[in-house]
Amino acid sequence: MTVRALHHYDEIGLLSASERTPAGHRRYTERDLRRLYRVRALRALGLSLEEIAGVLDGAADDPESMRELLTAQLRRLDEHAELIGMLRRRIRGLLRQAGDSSGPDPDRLMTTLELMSVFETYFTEEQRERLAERRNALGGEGVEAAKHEWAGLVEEGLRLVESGVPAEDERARDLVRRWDALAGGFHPDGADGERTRAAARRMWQDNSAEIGGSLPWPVERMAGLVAYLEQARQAG
Amino acid sequence: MTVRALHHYDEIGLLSASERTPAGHRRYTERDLRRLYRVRALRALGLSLEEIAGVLDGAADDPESMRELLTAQLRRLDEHAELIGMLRRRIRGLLRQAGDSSGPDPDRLMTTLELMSVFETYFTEEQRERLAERRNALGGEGVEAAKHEWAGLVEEGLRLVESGVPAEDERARDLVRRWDALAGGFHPDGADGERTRAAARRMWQDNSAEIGGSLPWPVERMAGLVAYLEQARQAG
DNA sequence: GCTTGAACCTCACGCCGGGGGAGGTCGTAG
DNA sequence: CTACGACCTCCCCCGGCGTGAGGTTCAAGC
Repeated sequence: MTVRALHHYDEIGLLSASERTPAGHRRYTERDLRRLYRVRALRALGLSLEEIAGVLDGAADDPESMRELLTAQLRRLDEHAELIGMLRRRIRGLLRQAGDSSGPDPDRLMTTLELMSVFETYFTEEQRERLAERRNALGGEGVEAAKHEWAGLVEEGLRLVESGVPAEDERARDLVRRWDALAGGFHPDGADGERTRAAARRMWQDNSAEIGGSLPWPVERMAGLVAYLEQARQAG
Repeated sequence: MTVRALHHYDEIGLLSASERTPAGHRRYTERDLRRLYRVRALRALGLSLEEIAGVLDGAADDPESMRELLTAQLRRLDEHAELIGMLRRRIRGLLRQAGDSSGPDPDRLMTTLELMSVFETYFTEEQRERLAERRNALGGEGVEAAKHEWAGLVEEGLRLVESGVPAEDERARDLVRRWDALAGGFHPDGADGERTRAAARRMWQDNSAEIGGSLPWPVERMAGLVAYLEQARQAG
């Protein structure tokens, strides 16, 4: 213990020496010392000084409130552990990606970070949970396959746009149907799914440059494609 | 994000709007926004604003420092998780004890807390580790058996003291030998063990009232017994 | 008795990551 | 023209102490 901590406990009224020497030095009695031991032990378990004061003052002979406090603390620790586990998984994922690439894009880690933030800005927590569920259901290879398929759709769409096929054409509308079906693998069905898809579109529109930068196609071509798909969707 | 947080980032120089309207309102450009996304993502991973500033300013195109920072953070999270695990085990142990007792001593939880603190005051960390090892080696029943045996020794000692047998008597010295042999099951051998035993004695002498309060025998009788044992130890 | 160094006292500011409010200005919709 | 919201600056607040500044007091050694 440092002296300063004892002074602090004194200031907030948690533990004050019940005697003073004539010169004003704090004299801690044996009772004070026992209280100090309790304070220290409870602090070491992660409780706040306020909670400690509460349980030591309010219910000296009530072990029930003590049990409640400890179970509450256990719950908090569980939540904390879960949060830490999540952060560890995320960081490990980022490090794996950083280790993998080593390719032509040294800025990819940063871009991923930006996307993480954007993602959390545009989707609510429950939407993110559903997306994660879907992703888990598809499995690692499923997600990879979907990415591959999507790349094919993008290529196809870019060819349609650049060869001047109008958005009302059946080929464009068919592409939109396949596009949305593919997206359906990630977005849930029904009204919730519609909201998720709307969020995805908002995210794309507000951040197309951002997202486009992380894609293997030039941003402006992608932007054109998205506008084209939107037209085709209206038409069909 | 709250406005106040943006102001804070501005104050500490982490992120400031690169433009202002004539009226003085902050205008965040797209570059600012990208920086903000990075800041938010890194903060969400648990990094401090200072670390974030360091990695964003110092090494914009150096993914190596980024990897280092993330691995360091991973280590910190691991340590944190370990600490949390320890606290959870301790609290669960306390709750188990509190659930068990329900007996005549409602203050036992508090006493245990005091002893935790005393224990950590009087033993160094390595000593505590060795004690825990020994305890594990003995196993749950071993510890219970030792407690039982110790209770027998205490009873025996109290009888010796109160029937006036001198400390130099062979029966007292024999008791001391068995006492120390029993303690040897918890304390390591050799010089380290001697230090641990010395720490245990110091702890006892400074806190006999404290420890005695948690024992099923009156404190003053125990204190007398300990003095008696010390005499016998000197004698034999 | 005197000195000296350690330990104590009070008072007050600092840290981190912002929260919240007071008191005032700006922007825009009806 | 008038609301009403959004923004501005300035300043104090939280927890759990750390770290001084500047001044007593205590215990040991001469």
